[in-house]
Amino acid sequence: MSTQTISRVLNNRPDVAVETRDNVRAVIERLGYQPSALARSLIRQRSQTLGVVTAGLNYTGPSLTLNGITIRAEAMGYSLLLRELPEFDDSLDEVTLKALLARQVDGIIWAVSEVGGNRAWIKHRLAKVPVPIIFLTMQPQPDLTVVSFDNYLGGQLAVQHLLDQGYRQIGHIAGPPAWWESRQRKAGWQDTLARAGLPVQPHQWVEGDWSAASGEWAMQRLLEQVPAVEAVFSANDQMALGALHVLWRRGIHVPREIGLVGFDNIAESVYFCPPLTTVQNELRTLGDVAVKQLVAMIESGRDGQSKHEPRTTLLAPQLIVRESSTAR
Amino acid sequence: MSTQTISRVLNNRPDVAVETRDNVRAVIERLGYQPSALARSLIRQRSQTLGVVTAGLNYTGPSLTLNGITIRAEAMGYSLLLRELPEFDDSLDEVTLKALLARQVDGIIWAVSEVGGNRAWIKHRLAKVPVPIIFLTMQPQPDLTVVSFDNYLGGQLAVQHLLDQGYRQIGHIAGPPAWWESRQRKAGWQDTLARAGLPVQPHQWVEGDWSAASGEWAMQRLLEQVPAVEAVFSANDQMALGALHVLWRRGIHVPREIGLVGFDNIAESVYFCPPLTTVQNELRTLGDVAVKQLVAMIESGRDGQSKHEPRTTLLAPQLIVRESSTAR
DNA sequence: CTGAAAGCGCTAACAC
DNA sequence: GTGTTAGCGCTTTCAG
Repeated sequence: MSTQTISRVLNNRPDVAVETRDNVRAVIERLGYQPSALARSLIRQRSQTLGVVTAGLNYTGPSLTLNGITIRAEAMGYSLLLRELPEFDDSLDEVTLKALLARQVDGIIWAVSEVGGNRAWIKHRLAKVPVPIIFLTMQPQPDLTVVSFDNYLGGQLAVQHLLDQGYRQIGHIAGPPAWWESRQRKAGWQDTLARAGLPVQPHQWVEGDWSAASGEWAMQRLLEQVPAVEAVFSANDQMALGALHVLWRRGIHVPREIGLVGFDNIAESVYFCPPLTTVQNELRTLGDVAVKQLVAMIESGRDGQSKHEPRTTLLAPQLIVRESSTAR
Repeated sequence: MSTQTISRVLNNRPDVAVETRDNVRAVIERLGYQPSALARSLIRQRSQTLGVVTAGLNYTGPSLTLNGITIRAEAMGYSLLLRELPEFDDSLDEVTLKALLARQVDGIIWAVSEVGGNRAWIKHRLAKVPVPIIFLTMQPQPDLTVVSFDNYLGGQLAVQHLLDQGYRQIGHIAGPPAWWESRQRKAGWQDTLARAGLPVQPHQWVEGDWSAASGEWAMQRLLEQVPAVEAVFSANDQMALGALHVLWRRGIHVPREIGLVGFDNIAESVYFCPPLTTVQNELRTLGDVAVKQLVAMIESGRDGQSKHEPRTTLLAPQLIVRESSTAR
């Protein structure tokens, strides 16, 4: 009874006598024997493991995406090696990449939002990465595989909806301009207004930092800068919550006096006072799609030498209409 | 120039000639050589990897805990192998455990809340697990290493605060009774009232499922069952939000007519209308402590044979007082 | 159908 | 200081 036979049984090879097989299985069961995935990875030169790089797990967005990733990865038989960057900058990219590659991951999901210059490393480094990488939430680039939401469309949906409801003076609470997502949402707002023949003045928008506190502050400024403001499109739900709070304190009725639309559709937004109209990005789907595509890249790289052409996937957001913008 | 010398350089052994060392380093740099952590793990019989088992990453609690875990693990030089259970039951425990052990993790953090009988496997299985395990968020047991919050104390803090504010008829919106945390919080509520000489009737509490929707429904029932209710302690902030929503719809003033205290201190709760008094569990600290303790167990197991006695850590929650329960 | 030999990439133990 | 030998636990290849 050589180790060979046992290996064959473990891998369900057909060329083992039924009797031998049952025998081996019985012993394995009795001893509680566990084959070492490590040794297997070493010789097979593949680990059945995906590297996941994320940041800001304390926020709902990244953790929902991760949620989608774990579910799909498990279903496809891949383990996950997780790294969380402490910041959204690029100071740890090289270390992180090395750590993952050293553990022989079969592919990498870079699930960190594009912020500032944190994608700069790609140009110099990517060619030397020996496994497929998929990038989430960034400006599509011809030579990269990217999965992102169409945040520009999201901004359009939000503003068009407000216009349809009869609001005209529509302000914007933006996210930090270093974030690609912020810029897209803001552009959607701006262009939709322009297309409706409503010129956009610089004082019509205020910059926040995604937090509810910043939304509060931004709403106050907006009220000062544009006393005639009729509606506000906030780049996320947290800031919308802060805005709602200001309006509530001041006794300004939403949606009658001011309409409000958020972005993200966080679980709580249904129960805001009043319930918040918002734009939904299906973040779990994002994670799901990312894993599926990455695995496809990995497997195609194995079979043929077909390098799997880089491909951009743009997921469409969805408008969720609630009380904060209707019944005008 | 043998592989040995290179190994020595990589591991910063002192017994290498300076010249050789620089030489090797230069070549490594030039070739972009990456040592294989896999092969290293195989021979060293340790992987510098922790297994993390979680569930419900789409909720804020588990992802905050994970956030604490990743930060600390990175700081201590450990990688993370992540598994998320699709449910809180125990149907996948065995598979999950095997998957982690096959990859030779040095220790495991079981970060799934105790729900129903999902800890039953421990009795039969734990003895056969060859690495240290630390359990989060469960009823402490003498022979296990557990890190939990004192949810009973949390319930007490909440209710005592309401009593101090002059509220007497205090209802409770509970979490699902299968959850250990729910039962603890409810017991804290019940005992504190009893100790104050206020008998607790069965109709004074309603069961929710942690969601804001269930909180809404529970609040409605509570208003019917106890028309004279003066305050409510909700087992989490989401349900408190749902409750707040009902009160807002009905024009019942919080805190004047009804006081409200939640649990968890989710980021949004500061901006509820009105801001919510709540009990805070420092979940990131939970993850932090878990990693520190687990690594201590791992290292102590390596040095001496001292099996590192099982130890229970109970973290204290903190009351955060806001408008929803004051100014009566 | 089963076994023997070789080797994945690394390091511990022992020469020299 | 440096090289040699052996082996971590598995799978691939090739004999039998």
